[in-house]
Amino acid sequence: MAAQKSAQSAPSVQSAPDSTRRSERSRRAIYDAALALVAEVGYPRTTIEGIAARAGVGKQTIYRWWPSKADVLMEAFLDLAEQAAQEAGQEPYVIPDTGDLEADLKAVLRLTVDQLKDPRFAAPSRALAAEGLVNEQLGREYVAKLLEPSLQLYVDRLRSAQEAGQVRPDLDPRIALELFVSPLAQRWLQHTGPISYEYTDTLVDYALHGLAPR
Amino acid sequence: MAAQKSAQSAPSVQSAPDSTRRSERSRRAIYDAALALVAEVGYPRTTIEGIAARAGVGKQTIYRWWPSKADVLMEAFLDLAEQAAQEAGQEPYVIPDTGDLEADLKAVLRLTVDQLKDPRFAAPSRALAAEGLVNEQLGREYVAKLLEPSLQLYVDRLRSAQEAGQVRPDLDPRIALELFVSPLAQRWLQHTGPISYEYTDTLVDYALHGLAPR
Amino acid sequence: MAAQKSAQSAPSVQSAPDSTRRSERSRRAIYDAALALVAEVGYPRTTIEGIAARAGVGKQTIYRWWPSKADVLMEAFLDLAEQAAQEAGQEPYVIPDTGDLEADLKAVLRLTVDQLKDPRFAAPSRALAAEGLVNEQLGREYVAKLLEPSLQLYVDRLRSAQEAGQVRPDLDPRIALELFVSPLAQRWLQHTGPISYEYTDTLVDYALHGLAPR
Amino acid sequence: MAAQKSAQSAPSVQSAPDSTRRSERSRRAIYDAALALVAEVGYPRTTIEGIAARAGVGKQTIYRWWPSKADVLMEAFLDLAEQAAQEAGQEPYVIPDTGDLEADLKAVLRLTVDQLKDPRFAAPSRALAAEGLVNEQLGREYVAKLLEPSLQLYVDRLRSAQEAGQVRPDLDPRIALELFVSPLAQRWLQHTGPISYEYTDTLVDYALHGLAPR
DNA sequence: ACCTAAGCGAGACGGTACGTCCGGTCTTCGA
DNA sequence: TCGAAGACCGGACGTACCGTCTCGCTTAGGT
Repeated sequence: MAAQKSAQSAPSVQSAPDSTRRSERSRRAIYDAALALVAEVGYPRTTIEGIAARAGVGKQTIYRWWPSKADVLMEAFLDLAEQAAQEAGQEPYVIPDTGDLEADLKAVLRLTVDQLKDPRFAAPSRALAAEGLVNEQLGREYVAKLLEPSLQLYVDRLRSAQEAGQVRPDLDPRIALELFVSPLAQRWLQHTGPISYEYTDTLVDYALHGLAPR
Repeated sequence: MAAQKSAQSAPSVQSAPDSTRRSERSRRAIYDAALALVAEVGYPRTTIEGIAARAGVGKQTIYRWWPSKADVLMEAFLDLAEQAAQEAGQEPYVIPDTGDLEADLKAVLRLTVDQLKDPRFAAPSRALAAEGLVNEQLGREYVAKLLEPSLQLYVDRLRSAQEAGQVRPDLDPRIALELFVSPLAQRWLQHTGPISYEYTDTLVDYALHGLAPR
Repeated sequence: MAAQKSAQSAPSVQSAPDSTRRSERSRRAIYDAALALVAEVGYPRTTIEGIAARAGVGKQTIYRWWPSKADVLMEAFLDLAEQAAQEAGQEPYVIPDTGDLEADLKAVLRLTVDQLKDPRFAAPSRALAAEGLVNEQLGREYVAKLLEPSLQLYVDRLRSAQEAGQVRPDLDPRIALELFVSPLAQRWLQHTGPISYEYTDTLVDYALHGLAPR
Repeated sequence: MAAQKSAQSAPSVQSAPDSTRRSERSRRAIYDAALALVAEVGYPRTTIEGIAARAGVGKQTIYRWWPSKADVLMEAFLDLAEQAAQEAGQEPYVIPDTGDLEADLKAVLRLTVDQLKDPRFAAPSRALAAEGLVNEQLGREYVAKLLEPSLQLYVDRLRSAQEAGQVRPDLDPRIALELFVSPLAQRWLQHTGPISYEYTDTLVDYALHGLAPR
């Protein structure tokens, strides 16, 4: 008779925040501040306090929704990627399938080169990768949310080529794609060498036709 | 034979400490403490204060000789590698040249797999790589001191194979080696896939003979 | 007789809440929670959030009706005192007037001693006194609502004694009462000494007959 | 043989700071800042961060040496009192003994009135008293270090008067002094009435000769 | 008997201060 | 004169509350 709570479906482990009441305004401001700071002062000198101050937000608002600086940046970056995709209108991030595997791979890798050189993406992406090396949990998230979806596109394209008889029938596409993707990734991440269209073209050439003489 | 620092006549800039009076005891203790801590609690939670305390050393003794946590770990790791090499006696970590390029590459990559799985090396090495992504200066040092020497061995072996007509005459060895080295590196660093002898064997196979059908 | 607020025609400043629709239930719960918390964890660790949570009440419900933690406690305490008075039925807390001033004062001070030792009253009362020292506005309210009414009773009794020729004709009763009331108050508030019937009896003795030999 | 710590005389519960290496400079700056802030913004709005900032000191330097804000202020105030005593050259804080008890008490109480009205002393002293009401441990310290020494002077003076036959032979001086000291204290602390020479003179008069007619 | 406007529980929000940890510098003392 | 010890200033950490602000949801009165 008195106020009776029908707590039926309310497991609510421990004061989980109510995401329906979350401030969209604050979230956007935090994303923007996080990305801006990482770009300006680098990841290690980006602090939660700094993000909060720049976003005009209380620190608790960050701690309420994210467990760590790395997770903030991860979501911010995912959001950025999503936005960029939407801005680009149609979906540009698919590997073309003109029937000519070599040309298609070279084309998409040239696009990737452009993207890796875009400073908007470079700083946060490298920061996340770095943190992911050392923070296993974040690393797996990075791989699952950012890396694997892209790699899957290569798998698909290679399978299509396989059906068309353009690559070995026994090929493992998940390994095969690493022959041209991993070198580019390593050069970019570890500064082990310059990145250019010529370089990626060469990678595709070597990978498809092999290092041995024909 | 190895880089030998003639520290005698290197006063360096500003109030250089007199390295002739440096305590060998302290240096060893600091190396050991740094490696142990990185292995135990991970790189981010390894602190200079912690290293100093564990090594039974004043903080200043660390700051006097190294500019940063990363540099301590870098030297500690280089020292570890050197020690390991000496312990192993000969086996000077070169790539065998039996005349069969494919067999030689598979063999050396299998050794690399073993090394990457050695927990003594894994933690500090990954930590240094991570820090190197974000700290450009350290990154270059990491590449120059740890990565490039190894890669150069592949360059040499590939050139030898080139002279023997086992690889394309126009091949750029510095790029070619990345086809099998970078995939392994990426899987290890970013946990993007499992590492095994079978995997590296496959990499060498694909790289040498190409993805396209013969 | 007591201060009766004719709240009807008092729109007061800025968005005054409509006190006719106030929840009696919440008020009681807040009083209880406030007194309980002060008794359990002490005044400084009693928080508005804590009171609200314990009372099962929104924070805003507290802020709507009280300007500060101290005011909540003040009202809660006044309510407690009022309730206690009503429970006690009559015994309207006046000083007896048997004609024997010394006996009457000793009797009423013994009652006061009992009251000061009642733990229900001690914690909140001391807390309010403390806050009053530092918060001038609250201090005046504390004095006006809690202290002065009691002191006035002594003034009245002393005047009656004056008319009966039992105290000096030129006596200022407002000062005179302090000779036995203030020492007791100070011992209680500042723990400067033990409190007992013997002590208050002595105070009355000294105050009435003086320290000097007769 | 190896580094063997002769921990003989090193009980050292838990990383107790080494007070011989304490910075006198910092201590002074902290005292000054604490007193200034209490005077300017009041005790509740005086924060440890504020003190540290104003003193140009790291927060840790405060936490290293004092357990709480109240303790900082306590020491600062004791230091101030000590300094004031030294500045005054000879020791002024003794109750004169001219043989005329009444005159001596009136004189020293007038001095006390002056002191209570000195704003340098008033703010911190009242703040400490308030905190002491609620924080039992601090309260005892306040009483022991600030109050009791002064009260002891009255005890001594009263005993001297007792030997001279100017007060009752059976008098308990510790209680007797409260007849004129406590009223003054209460008026000052709780704003229960004005403070003046006339008032303290009256108190002494009443206390010595009693409220009853002679 | 409905309608509407308030009080209500809840709790997210921008803030401030907390007390702790560590970075990098500086000072003291013993070997 | 180096090294251990550790105090120092500074600044970020993650937490606790402040007082304000929205959200539905009761819950009166007024019509």
